Amino acid sequence: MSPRPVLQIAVPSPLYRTFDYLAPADGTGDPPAPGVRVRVPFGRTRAVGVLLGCARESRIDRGRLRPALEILDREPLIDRELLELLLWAADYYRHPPGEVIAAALPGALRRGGPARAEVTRRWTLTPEGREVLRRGLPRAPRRARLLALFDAHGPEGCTETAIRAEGGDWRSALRALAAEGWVTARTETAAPDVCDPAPSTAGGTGETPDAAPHLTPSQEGAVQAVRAAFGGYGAFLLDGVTGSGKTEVYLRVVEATLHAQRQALVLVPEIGLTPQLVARFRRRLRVPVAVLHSGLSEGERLRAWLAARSGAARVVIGTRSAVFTPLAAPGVVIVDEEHDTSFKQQEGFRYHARDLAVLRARRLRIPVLLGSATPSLESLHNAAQGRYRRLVLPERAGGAVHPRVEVLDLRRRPLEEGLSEELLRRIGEHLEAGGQALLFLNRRGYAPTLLCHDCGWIAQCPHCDARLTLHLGRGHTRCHHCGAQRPPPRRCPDCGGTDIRAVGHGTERVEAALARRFPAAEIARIDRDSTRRKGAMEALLEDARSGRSRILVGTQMLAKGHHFPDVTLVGVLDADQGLYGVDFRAGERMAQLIVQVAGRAGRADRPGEVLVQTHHPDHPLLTALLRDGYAAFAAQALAERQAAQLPPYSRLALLRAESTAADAPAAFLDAARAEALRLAGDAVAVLGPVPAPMERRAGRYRAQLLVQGRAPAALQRLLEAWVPALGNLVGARRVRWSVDVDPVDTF
DNA sequence: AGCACGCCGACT
DNA sequence: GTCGGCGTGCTC
Repeated sequence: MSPRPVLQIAVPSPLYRTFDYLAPADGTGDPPAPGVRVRVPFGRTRAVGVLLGCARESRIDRGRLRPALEILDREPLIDRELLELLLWAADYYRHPPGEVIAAALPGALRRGGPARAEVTRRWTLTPEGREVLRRGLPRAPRRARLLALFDAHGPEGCTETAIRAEGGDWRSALRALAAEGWVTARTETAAPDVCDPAPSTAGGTGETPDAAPHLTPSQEGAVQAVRAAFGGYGAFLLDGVTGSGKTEVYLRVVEATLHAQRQALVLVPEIGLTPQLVARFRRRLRVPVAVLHSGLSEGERLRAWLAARSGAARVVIGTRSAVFTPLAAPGVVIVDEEHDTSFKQQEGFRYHARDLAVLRARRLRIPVLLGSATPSLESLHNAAQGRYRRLVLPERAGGAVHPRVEVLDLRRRPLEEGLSEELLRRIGEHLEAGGQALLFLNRRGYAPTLLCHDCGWIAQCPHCDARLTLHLGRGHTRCHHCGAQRPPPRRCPDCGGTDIRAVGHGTERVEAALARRFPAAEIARIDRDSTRRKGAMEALLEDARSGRSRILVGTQMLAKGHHFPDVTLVGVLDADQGLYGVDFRAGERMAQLIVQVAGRAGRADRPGEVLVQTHHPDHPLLTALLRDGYAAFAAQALAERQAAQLPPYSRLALLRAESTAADAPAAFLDAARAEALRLAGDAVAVLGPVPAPMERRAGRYRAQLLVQGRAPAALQRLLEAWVPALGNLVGARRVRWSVDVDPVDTF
C-alpha cells in the first residue's frame, strides 16, 4: 500500500507559505484535484483552505503532519489557470497565498458552504389545489391566503420571498397545504434577478431589444482589430474621447464573443457600475449577464459567481475583484476606464485589477481591451513600446462637436467666492440660452479653513495634521481624514477673539454664492455630503438630467460617467490643485479629471464650452493639456517621468508603517532600509524613510520607505527575500506595516 | 489574523 | 485570593 499522499494547502492566514497535510483518513483512493476546498485543523482552530497540489513527501516530518478533516468539493472550484494567476499575484504583490486565494472566493464558499446556488423554490397549485380553490377557499385564513397568492402567481410560481411578505407563520400553513397535495414546489438553481436571460420568448413581457447603431469607420476598425485577434492573446488600448462610442465598441466585441460561444468579462470602476450600464448590456445582448460588485448580498454574490463558473452567465460585469471570477469559456476581457485608480486595491492584498486582467488574458490566450478617454501613462507607454495596440476613436459619435476649452487667468482678478466675474457672466449667458452649467470643484464642505482674524489661530484636527473643514449646513467642523466632528468655535481658543473667518471655498460655499447670484436657477450640489442619504444621489442626478436643476456643482462624483445632455458650459473652478501635489501622479490625475469633466459638455447637437480657472496659466503641463489636448499632455508628462526615472520607467514598492508612538515608524523603517541594502546592494534604490505627507492621521504617526527597482526583476528579487524578513526586524511589533507593490498613491 | 500561554494590578 | 491587561509565540 502506498503511503497516504501529502496535500499542499493554501490556508487563509497572514503567513507567507502553504501548509502540508495528510489526506483525510476516509480518503477514497483517488487523490483530489488542485482547486478543491479542504477543511483542515489549523493550530488550535479549523480553517477552510484550497488544495494546490499533492505530493508523496513533505519537507515536514511525516509524524508532524496532521490529517485533513474533509475534502469539500468533488470538482475544483478554482481551475488551474485561475489558481496559477492567483499564486502569481500572491507572489508579485507579496501577499500570503492563503489570503489571496480566499479573497477570490465568495464569502459563503470561503467559510466552507456548499458550492451550489441557493435554490429558489417556486410554489404552484396542483390540479387538486385549483379544484379546492374553485369550490371556495378553505376556512383556515392563512391557508386560504396562500392558495389565493399561488393562484395569482399562476404557472410561473410564487417564491418564498413573496410568501414571506404575507407575514405570519406561513411555514406550517404551507406544510399543511403540501400534505393535502394542493400545492407543489419546483426548484430553480439561479435567481433570475442576478443572472437574468431577459425574457425573449414570443409573447413575453420583455422590451424590444436595442437596435445596434451604425458604427463610425474608426469604431468599425477597432471592432475588427479585436475580432481578428480572437483565438489568441492580443492587448488593445481603445483611446476615445467621451462620447466617441467606446461602449458601442465593447458591445460589438462582446457580441462577437458570444457568437463564438465564449464568455466576456467586463471590468468597470466602482463608480462606473450603474444599473443603466447593466441594463444597456442586457437590452442589447439578450443573454444572461452576471453582475459582481461590493453591494451584493452574500447569496447574490454566490449565485453570480457560480453562474460565471458554470458558463450559465455569458457576460460577467464587475468591479475590481471580478478579475478573479472563474469562467467556463472565457473569450475576451474588457477593462473600461482603465486609468481609474479604483482598479488598485488600497489595502490588504494590493493588486491592480487592470494589470491582472492583461495577465489573465495572456495566459488564457484571449484578447484584452482597455478603454479610456484619458489612458494612464502606463498604458500609453505600453502602447508606445508595442506591447498594446492602440485603437483611436477620434470623432464623437453622432456628429457631436468637441467643446471649446478656454483658460481663465485668475491672477489679479477679483473673485466672488472663488468664481471669476468672467465665469459668472458666462454662466448667466448659458442659463439664458437654455443651457445647463456644470461647475467642478474637488473640495467639499463650506470652507477648508477656519481662521481667527485677531491672532491667526487655525482650527486643527486633534488627531491629524490637518485643518478642520467647516460644514455650514450641518453646523459643524469636520476632519476629512479621520471623520472627527466638533461644533464650530464661537471664540478663538487662543486669544478669545470672536472674529473667526471661513477661508477658502468648498462646494457648499460655491453653491451658496451661485444661489445669491442666480436666485431663479435651481442648483444641484452633488458631493459625498449631499448624496450620503440612500437614494439622494439618484434624485439629484435625475433633477440634473431632467433639466429641473440648471446649475450643477460638484466634486469628482460629477466628473465620472454621468451624462447630462443639456450641459453646455463646464467650469473647472480650481485647476491648480493637482499641479503641485505631493504625489508624482497628481498632475496625471488632475489632467484626467479635467478632461473627464470637460467631456460632460456639448453632447448631442449643442456645442459646449469649457472654462478652466487657474493661477498658473503658463504651467507647461496645463498649457499642453488645454491647448493641445490629453495626448500632448501625456507625451510631456511621460518625458518628465523618464527624466526622473519614475514609473513607467522604473518600478516602485512602498513600505508604509504607522504607530501611535511617534518614533516607532521611523525606527522600524530604518531597520527595513538596512535590511534592503544588505539584501540588494545597489540593485535597487532605497529612498527614505520619510514621514508621510500628512504625518499624523487619526492619531497615528505614519512614515514610509520607497524602494525603486531599476529593472522589475531586481525589485521582485529583493521583495522576495525582504518582505518575509520584515516581520522579524526590531521594532516590527511596535508598528502596523504593509508593502504596496506598484503603488498608485505614494503617500 | 486568531488563539493560548504567561506574568503583574483592582475587585468579589 | 481571582479576573483580566496585552507581550510573545505558534500555526503543516
